[in-house]
This record gives sequence, structure tokens and C-alpha cells, in this order.
Amino acid sequence: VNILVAVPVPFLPPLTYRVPDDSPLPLRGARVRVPLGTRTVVGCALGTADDAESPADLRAIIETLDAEAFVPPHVVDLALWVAEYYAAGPGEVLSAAMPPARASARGFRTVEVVALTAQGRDIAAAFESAGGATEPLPRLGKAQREALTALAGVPTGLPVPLLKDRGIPADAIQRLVRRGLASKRRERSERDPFEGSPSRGIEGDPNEPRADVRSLTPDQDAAMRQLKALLDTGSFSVTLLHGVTGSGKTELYLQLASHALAAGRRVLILVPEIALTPAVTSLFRAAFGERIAIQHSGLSDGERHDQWHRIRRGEVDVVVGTRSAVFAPIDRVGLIVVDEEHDGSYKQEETPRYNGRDVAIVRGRQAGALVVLGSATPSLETYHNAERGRYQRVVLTRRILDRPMAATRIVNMRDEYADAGPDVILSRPLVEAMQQRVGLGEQAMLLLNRRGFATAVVCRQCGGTLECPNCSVSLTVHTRAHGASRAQCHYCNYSMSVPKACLDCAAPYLEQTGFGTERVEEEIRRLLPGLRVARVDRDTMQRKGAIQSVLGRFAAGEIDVLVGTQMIAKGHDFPRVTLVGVISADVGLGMADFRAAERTFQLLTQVAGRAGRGGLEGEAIIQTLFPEHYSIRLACRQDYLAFYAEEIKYRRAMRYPPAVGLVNVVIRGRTLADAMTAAADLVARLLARDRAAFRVLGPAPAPLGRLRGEYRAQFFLKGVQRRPMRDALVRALEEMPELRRRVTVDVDPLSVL
DNA sequence: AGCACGCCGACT
DNA sequence: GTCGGCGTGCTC
Repeated sequence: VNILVAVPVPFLPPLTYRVPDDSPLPLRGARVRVPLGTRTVVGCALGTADDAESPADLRAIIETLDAEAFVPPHVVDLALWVAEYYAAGPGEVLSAAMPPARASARGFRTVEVVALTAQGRDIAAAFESAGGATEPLPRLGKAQREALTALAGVPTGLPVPLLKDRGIPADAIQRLVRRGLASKRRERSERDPFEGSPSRGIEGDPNEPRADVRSLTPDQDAAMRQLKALLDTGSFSVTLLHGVTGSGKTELYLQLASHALAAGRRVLILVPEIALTPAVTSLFRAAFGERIAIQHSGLSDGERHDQWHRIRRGEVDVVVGTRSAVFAPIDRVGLIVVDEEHDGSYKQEETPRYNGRDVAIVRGRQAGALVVLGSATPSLETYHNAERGRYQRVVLTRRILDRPMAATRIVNMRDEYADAGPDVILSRPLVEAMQQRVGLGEQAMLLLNRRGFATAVVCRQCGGTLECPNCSVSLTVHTRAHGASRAQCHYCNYSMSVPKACLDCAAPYLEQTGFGTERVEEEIRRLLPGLRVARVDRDTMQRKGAIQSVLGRFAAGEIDVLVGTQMIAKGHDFPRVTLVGVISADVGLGMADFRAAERTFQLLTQVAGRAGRGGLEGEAIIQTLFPEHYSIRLACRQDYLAFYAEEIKYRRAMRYPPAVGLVNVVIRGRTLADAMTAAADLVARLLARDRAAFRVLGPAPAPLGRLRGEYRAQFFLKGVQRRPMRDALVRALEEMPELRRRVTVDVDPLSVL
């Protein structure tokens, strides 16, 4: 008998293996150890193969690891659906659906660490004392020598990812290992922002006793009745729970989940990446106790592994987690909640490029479950589906306790520039408001979606900007601990010290322009020296526990003003925050991305909702150069319906999603011409197959024309149906196997940059 | 000439 | 992903 096996290798289709007569037949979903090339790997059995179509000389499986299904068969179905829809390999999707492969029972997240062997250290020393060496030195390539030097001073070794950052290819490390000059080992990783007990940290707000929220407002109660009725049908449906920020959606999730459990069905709750703060986690734990599993990105491989098996054994009734939890191995799912369904973190930005929200809907259909999509600012896709009657709609119009929305004020920065010069970062109204609020013992949050100190270094003589040598972007200036500053690439991590003179024309007139969060922090300290300021962005959050520590101090009132990127816009409740400032609402609006307005609207609405969540009245101040832009104007009025009406018009006119389906294809090459030629070739083959079902736009150089040293060409497929686009694309790619390594296919892309 | 690098195709 | 094969170019 022959079986099909999904192997954990990108792009490989299911492979056929022979099952020896004396071996048991692996069931669909069981793990099997199989030979693959010169290695052996663990794959997932998909079922018996059609013997007539199988070639005669098949290799045999080595071992069947599970007597029953390991991955539940319905999750195998789901994974295969995802593989097909997103044009990914079945093996790589199933890897996402399985617990991490090499996890010790109670292990931690691991990294590979390379260290020199005794022999390697001798060689390194010999290289160091270069001229004097009489020993015959081995011939080493540039890459290997760099690795050797990097490792020479560190007897304990360095993590592989770190060496990669320094531009040392994995291949060179492999060569050193094969020569016996270095060795690799696996080690616990220290980089774990959530490490420590997930239930510790900021607790729920003591000012908001649980009993207070548990009794539902009339608004919530009406919504709850509708949701329960839908759940009680026991069949598949999708509901948009459209509730303004602060309207108490989480409480509805909890009660609806209890209702599902009472009916003997299980519950899957998906949340955005950043949302699983200790506060939220403890809320769910308090409600469901032991029979809950919480999965977030900070779990170690070992913890993930343990939880997976707990769920698989049926010991868990509620799974709360980020996008990959959509593959959780639970049975009898009756309710799937996708909280903040519009959030970008549901989309995986590497293969398989699935959207957890959309996969949740497919899983709901498969399981006969109610799928609840919750948001204050639904994605255009979701609202469009609700409008067309494909989804139900349940609306929460009022905030709990009838709290007013924050008063929102727009500051036109053109006026500020006219009055106070072009270097203004904080407008006078914002500075005054900060001073006043903090004076009253309240707190402020300032948001700017741009890291770093300055966004560019410009030469005043030749007008050139300091660019990344590997990517087509300008370098961002970051200040370091000792006051020194470095110019850094946000895409490839390249960094250099800020030069004193222009690299092109040697003129010593370099100017730093544009500002990021670091500069904002400095500006507040300069203008309001008494205030206690802290910053939250990817740069300050490198250390584990850093986020929790800063947010904890902010919650405790030890910080007056918190500056940050959108990391601070989500998921946290700080009752004493009465002022939210948006430094530049225009970041993003200028981008050549059809979702720019939607993202801006969502962010501003969300941010304005941050202010005044306690008993105090809140205010939001939004600085912008385009006060008349509809996404800014309507976000200030918190008018989703008007925004939707405006935006959907634009999407229809331009034929962008949700009016059409979109597939983004990026092709990389060593030169732009190389990438463009390959892209044009692919497009020609696509159109040769099918020129009726979709339109092709491009190819054209990608907006980020060069990335990590490679040139990128891009084209789009637009069509009402996804299938013909995907089919034609997959077929055309099969004709050009040499492109396999250079192509990225993104079905339903969120970002097209 | 000998070797390392890096690209390319194969993997059932 | 990972391996081996192979063309190209560097260095002795």
C-alpha cells in the first residue's frame, strides 16, 4: 500500500511512500518518519495514495509514530484548504498546525549557537598573529574567516541569527562545522518578552470591579440575546459584533463562551498579537479556570508543546490565542471569536501567508460553529460581507456606564508651522494639554508610528540622502545609550555611524530631517522638564519583560507621559489616561497603499477610544497636515458608517478589495532587469492560460525596489474569483521551476509594499 | 591546480 | 529546508 505524506519542506507537494506489508497503515493525521533525499524527516500522513498513479520504485516509510491521528483529521482538512487557497505547500501549513518539532518536554524556546572548537580557536589565533605564522593556514573564504574572527573572542559561542545579522551566510557556518573548526548546539533563548508567569503583572483595574461589568447594560443584553440565539441554532453562521470602543465586547465573549460550554461545545478565541497582556489573560483564567489554554508568541517551544498535547487530549474547553491558534486541535467547536477582526496581525507575513480571521471562518463552516467577528472599526471586507447579508450584524452603540467618547480636537500643523516655524513637533495645544492634565494628576499617551530619532540624513550641498547599501530606503538615525548615534536600516538591520561629511560630495553639511519617537521623547523633556516620560517601541522593548515593566510603572502612576508607536494603541486600559495625542496622523497616508485611509481611520479611532476609560473625561488631540482628509475627519467624529460609505466608493472605483480579489506576486532578482524579465515572462504565461477571468497589473518595480541586496519586481492579479487566478498562477509557476526560490505569492494581501 | 563560494535542482 | 553537484573565480 502507498500513502501520501506532507513533508515539512516549503513548496513540496504531498509525496508518495510505500508502507511495508508488516507495518500498520498510518491514519490521516498520523506522523510518519520518512526518508527524504539524504535525510529523514517527520511528515504527516494524508491518506492512501492511488496505487495506479504511483510510480513503482517508491521509498518506504521508516516508522509510523502514532497509532491514531496526531493532527485531528478535520484540522488536516483545514490545513490543506489553507495550502490550496494561499498557494502554499501542504507541508509548511501542517507544520504550523503541529506543535514545534524539536521541543524537549519542558524545554524553552531554543536558538542554535555556534562556538569554535579547540582546533578552531588555534586557527583563529594563527590568523590573528597573521604575518608571523609559519604553520600552513587552511584556505578559508572571506565568509568563513569573518565567522572565525567574530567567534574568536567569544568562547561560549554566538547565536546563528546574530551571525546572520552581521552578514555571515549560514553556508559558511556549515562549512566551518564540517571542517571541525566549530560546533553547533541548541540553547535556551533569552529573548522572551513575556517570560515569567503569564498571570502576573498588571492586574485588572481595581476601580472597575468585575461585578459591575458582569451585569449587562441593556445594549449588551440585547446583543447577547441575538448572539445566543445564533449559537443555539448549532449551525454555521458569521456575525459581525460591531461595538464602539469601550462598549464591553469582551464581557460578551466571556458569557457567550460559557453558554457554548453549557451546550457541550468548545470555544476558540482569537486575539491580535499584542492583546494577550496579563490583564486580559487573567480575565479569561478567572472565567474558565483550568480548562483553558492560552497561546501567545512568548510561549517557549516546550510550553507550546505541553499545551498542544493538553488540548489534543481533550483537557481544554477554551483556547485563547493569536492567529496560529486557529489550528488548535480541539473537537466540537461551537463558537469561534475573532476579537478586533480588522487587526493586521491576523495576517501572517511569511509563508504560509494566511489570514487567521478568514481561516477561522472556514473552520467555523467546517465545524458548524458560530463565528463572531468583533471590532469597533471593522475591516472593509467584513463590513462589506455584512452589508451584503453574508454575515449577521449585531451592534453595540453605547459605551458601558454611558461614558462619553473622548472629545477630539484636530490641530492643523500648517498653522503651527506658520506661527512657530517649521521645526515644531509638539503643537502648543498639545503642550498645554499635557501640562494641564499632568498637573491634575492625570496621564497622557502620545502616539507616533515612526521609530528612531531622525528619519533621514540629508546633504545640504548635493541634496542626497544617506541610503541603505542593501535596500532602497534612507537610513534612520537612532541615538544610543552613550549619546552616540547611528544610522540604521529598518528593513535589513544594516547600521553605520552617522558620517560627518556627505559620502557622495564630501561636503560637511549634513542635516538630520524628520523625526521619530526618540525625538518626541526628547522634545517633551525639553519643553516640559518636570514630566516623567517613558517610551515604548521596538527599540526600547528588546529586553524581556520590558513592556510589562514600563506599562506596569505607567499603570502605577510612576510615569506621566508615555510615548510610543502603535504598540501602545492597543489592548491596554489605563484609567488615569485622559489625554491622547497623535503626533502625526499623516504617517501612512502618504504611502502608495490602497489601505492607507482604512488603517489611518482604524488607528485614530482606536487611539481616541483610549482616552477616558476610567471615570474621568478624556480628550484626544490629533496633529495633521490634512485636517480635511476623510479618514481623519471621520475618525474624530467616530463615524464608522460615513467612513465605510466613503471608502467603499473608492475601492469600487479603483477596483480594489473588497470589490475584487487581489493576488500580489513579487519576484526577486540580482538586477532589476533580471527581476522584471522573469516577472514579464511569468505574466505572459499566465495570460496564455486565461485572459478572461482576471486582469494583470504590471509587472513594475516594487515600491521597495531593493530589499536586502535583491531587486524586486511586482505584479497584481485582480478578479472576482480567486480560484482562476491562483490556478493560472500555480500552473504558470510549475512551468518555470527556476523561479521557485525567487517568487512570493500573496493571496488577499494586507500590505502591498 | 585546488579550493571555496554560491547558485541550482532534487527531494516520492 | 538541506544536500550534493557544478561553474566561476581567487589564491598559492
